[in-house]
Amino acid sequence: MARKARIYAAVADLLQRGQRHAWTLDDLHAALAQGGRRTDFSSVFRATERLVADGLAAKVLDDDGRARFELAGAHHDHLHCTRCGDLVPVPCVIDGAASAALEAESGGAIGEHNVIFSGLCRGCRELTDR
Amino acid sequence: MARKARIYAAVADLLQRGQRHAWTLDDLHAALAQGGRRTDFSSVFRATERLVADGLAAKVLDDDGRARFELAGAHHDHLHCTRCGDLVPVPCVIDGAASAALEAESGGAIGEHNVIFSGLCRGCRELTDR
DNA sequence: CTAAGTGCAAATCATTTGCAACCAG
DNA sequence: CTGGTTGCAAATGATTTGCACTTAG
Repeated sequence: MARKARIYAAVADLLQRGQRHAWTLDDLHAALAQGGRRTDFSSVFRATERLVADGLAAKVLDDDGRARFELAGAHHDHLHCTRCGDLVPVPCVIDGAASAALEAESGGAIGEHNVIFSGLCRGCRELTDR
Repeated sequence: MARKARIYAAVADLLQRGQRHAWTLDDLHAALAQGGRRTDFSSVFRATERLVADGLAAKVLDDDGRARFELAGAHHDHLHCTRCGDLVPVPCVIDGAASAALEAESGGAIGEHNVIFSGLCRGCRELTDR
């Protein structure tokens, strides 16, 4: 991993800092601009593309039509907050037994899964609850 | 539900016949063309839009970037076959207890969920298994 | 120098929307 | 007639790609 790729490194750094869990290309682009690094969507796009290929990041397809990128790591699922739009991580609720049961029932072969709950994140829930 | 909307009725009919479980706009458009009904994407789009609004159809966001439409009915999740691309229904594995546990752990409020497994559907698995 | 990395502009893809022509009631 | 439907074309929104220009090594 040569240190040449400025954008690549900058994006990796953003993901690592974890100021936010899942980033859209927009989020990343904006954060880079914030940090004084003027750049282009295509560059950010290619950086995330390589990060994913290198196994450092994961791409999550949210149901609002925009992809999010997060640091690769332990598997977990997500909660899409319908109020603030954030995609927050939640522990995975699908265990091997469930997959096995589904394989048996469906006759298919099941690998990955992508689970997106929709609701309110902790912060927004507290705002609403009151 | 007036009988005026030709496309609307034609699309509803396709969904009802269940020749396929989940249809992309492309699928529907192509099937209509097959059936001799020349039409436009926008019309198919508006038909599905209304079917969903009328509660007759459900829109499912697959992770290949295209939305699928299916007959509204009992809740279930899906398996995206990575070989044939089909989105087949599988029973839901997330029960109330799981949701409740997640709410407790995350501090959020959880409503719906969208689960897409990826793997092979029965047919493709059999082709591969051998 | 030399290829990898960038920025800008243009191309895709999958919808969505504006509008004028159409058609069932 | 008349308003709900359609088809066609153009607009969107989010990527993706083509290319010439930079720049680190």
